[in-house]
Amino acid sequence: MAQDNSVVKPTEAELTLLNVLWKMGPATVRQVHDVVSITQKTGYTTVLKILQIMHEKSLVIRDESNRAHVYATANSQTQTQSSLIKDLISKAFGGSTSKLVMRAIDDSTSAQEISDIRQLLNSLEK
Amino acid sequence: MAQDNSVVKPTEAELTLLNVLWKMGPATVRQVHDVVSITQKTGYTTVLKILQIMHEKSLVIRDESNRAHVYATANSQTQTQSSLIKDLISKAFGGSTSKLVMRAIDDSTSAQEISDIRQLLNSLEK
DNA sequence: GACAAAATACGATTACATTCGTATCTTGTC
DNA sequence: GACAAGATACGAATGTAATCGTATTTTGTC
Repeated sequence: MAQDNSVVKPTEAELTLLNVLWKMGPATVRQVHDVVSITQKTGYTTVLKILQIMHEKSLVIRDESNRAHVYATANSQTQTQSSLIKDLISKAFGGSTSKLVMRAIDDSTSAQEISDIRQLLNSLEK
Repeated sequence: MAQDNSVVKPTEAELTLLNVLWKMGPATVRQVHDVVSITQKTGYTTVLKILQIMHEKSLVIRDESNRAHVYATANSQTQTQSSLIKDLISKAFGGSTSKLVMRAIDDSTSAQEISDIRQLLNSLEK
């Protein structure tokens, strides 16, 4: 049966907000905006609108029991990351995971990162 | 000095055409369209227009010496793949290459792919 | 219960991606 | 040199993403 492939691919702005929600956990529009504002000049109503759209798309769920609605991610960060990477592998790497890994690692990749990747490979069953 | 970071990120439709050009080498609009038509119902003038836009963006170069212009990719597939993956690593993986590799490999990854990745790691200097 | 603060809802605008119809141009052939 | 085939150029329509101003709603406080 495999995993549910119906995970919608978030847009760039949506991904920015999802990252905040994954990090903070459930949060109000104001809380999300406060965090986003640190690095971007995005207006409050823009964040609100995007969260509303994400709600329509079921990218987030929201708790409306309080005046300030509380938003939470609908899918895990892991699911979403998998979905995004599978998309990229199919569209830019001809479906080859090894080619993607090959490109992902370069001179700027730290020794620590490479060590982590080696450990990951060692831990695989196959 | 590192590599030129000004490589423009192609859109989805653009990437489709780039894939054709990387595979075929320099080609006319008709040749590109013939290939694209096999898998998609895209019109000839649509392919033409996208190639023209890509030319404006310097994603492709073109030879206008013949009536049918000949288009070729401006950047290598390797450069573009690197650019796309760096973008994804920064936007969806908090800048961690190892996390991306972790997500890229899953149950559906073939033994051959994993073997290829192991070899790649072994060949690294660090 | 009126007011102010702070929230959501709504709608319009802007930007960009994608598509394709139609106009125009180029060139080989007769 | 006229014509037809086949090419490019152009512009409009459509769809989606992103942004934000303004209207409306909610609620605590006096």
